[in-house]
Amino acid sequence: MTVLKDVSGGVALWRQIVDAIRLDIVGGKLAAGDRLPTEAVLAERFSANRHTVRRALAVLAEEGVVGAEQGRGTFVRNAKRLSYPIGKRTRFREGLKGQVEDFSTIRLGHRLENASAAAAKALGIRAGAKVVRVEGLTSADGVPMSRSTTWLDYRRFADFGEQLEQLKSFTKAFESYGIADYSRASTRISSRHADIEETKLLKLVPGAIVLVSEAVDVDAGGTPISYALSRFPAERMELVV
Amino acid sequence: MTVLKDVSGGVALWRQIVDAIRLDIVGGKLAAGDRLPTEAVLAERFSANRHTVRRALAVLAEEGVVGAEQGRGTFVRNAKRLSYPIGKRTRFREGLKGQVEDFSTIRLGHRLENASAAAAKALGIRAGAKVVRVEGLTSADGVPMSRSTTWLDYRRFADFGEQLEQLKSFTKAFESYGIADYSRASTRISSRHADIEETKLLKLVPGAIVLVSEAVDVDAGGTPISYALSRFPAERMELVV
DNA sequence: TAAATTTGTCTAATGTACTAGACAACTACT
DNA sequence: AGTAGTTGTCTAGTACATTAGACAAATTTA
Repeated sequence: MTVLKDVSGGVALWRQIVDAIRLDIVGGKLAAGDRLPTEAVLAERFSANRHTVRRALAVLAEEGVVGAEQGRGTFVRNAKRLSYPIGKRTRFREGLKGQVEDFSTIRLGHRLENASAAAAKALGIRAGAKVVRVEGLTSADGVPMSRSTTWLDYRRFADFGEQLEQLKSFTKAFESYGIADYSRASTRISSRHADIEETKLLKLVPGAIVLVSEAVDVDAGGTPISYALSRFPAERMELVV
Repeated sequence: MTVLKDVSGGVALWRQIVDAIRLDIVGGKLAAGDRLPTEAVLAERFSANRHTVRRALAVLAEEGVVGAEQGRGTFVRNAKRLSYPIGKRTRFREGLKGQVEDFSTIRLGHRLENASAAAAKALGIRAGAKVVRVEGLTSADGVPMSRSTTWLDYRRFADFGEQLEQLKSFTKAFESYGIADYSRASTRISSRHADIEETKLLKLVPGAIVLVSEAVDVDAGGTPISYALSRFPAERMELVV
């Protein structure tokens, strides 16, 4: 007679073990170079079979977080999580300066569309009004760190997409519209599982968690200029207020 | 429109559909009273079988988020997500004022322990030094909203646990130590799957996501007084900066 | 009333998740 | 060299996840 485990909540045990071990690593309980507990001990700790633990370790090995060595044990390879500071003057690049060497943003295109209720409210325009929508993907040291979608009022920023592709920077694109400075009016932070597109672009294992930030930036006069929805891999980033 | 369908990432398809639909509801795409798309349409959208969609809807019905009516359709019952503002003067109760009717905090006890590296760093003491650890669970209108653990320097707040049980409020307990005012020095926000204890206390389905906030509060002189680790159910709360 | 639409229930088949036990391959220590 | 400890691989069985099709039951529309 098999003893039934706690009802599955739709998240496989091996995936929960992946999350738990990674949390110990990025949280500092285990440092780079440390040896993890043996598979047998981990199986005991998580009330799981050794094979299930092995599956979790295989995923972490795939990600480069740990590495197994036959006869010796399994060791922590790579540790830390980036910190992204959020405040009045929030700039993605500057915020991560000092934490990463290389930085690159891929523009995934832009198009016109009608404002959703949320976008309209954030930008202070009526729902359905024309807005410019810009898609982007930012990587640090070759690792994808942020998938972002930004909406801007078409009446003021008709060619923003083109400007951005040329100038390669939001700050500079805003300057081309005469906005010398801008600041963060509000940031809403929530969290959910990554969808399939995010999983692919952010190079996540399916089922990974993303931190979602909804940010409204305003110009010097306090007028909303952009509404941005950014998704960060929770395993690679934390937000600091 | 969210598209899912990832193979075998350890998160069951029905659970991803639960998350996606709930996101549409708490995100405002669907308001209370609205009829959801039919099961057939949802199955099409998520590239899933109707049975799989039905399982997801059953979970949401269990949570009270939606309700199905035979022959008519499935309707949104309960909508919103609470917003918890984070700033210089962050107070849990005040932050949620106006959003909830009733408010209750259960103290889950307190004890002495030796400071972890993270706690020590936050409080500006040496690792291993004695700290007071306080556990709590806060509910709004009967729904658990926050599971928190707070650490304080033992040398300054030896009897904090007792004070808190008597005074029922962090603000008042701090006052009893002569701290008339305090403010938020920093908040780190991350996200992960809920562990077993959190799942139970916060009344979550296993596999749910929690937003994790690590906060350091300081007194008027800028000296750290508390380090708090709070876990919020991502499906019920968002953080606003 | 009849037809169309929508949710509710049943049976069945296939692949994934998890458990269980056994043994091989490799490393470190005595 | 021998032994204990650890990871790697194999087989096999049970429960869960997902798909598929069919029909019943309730509601709305024509």
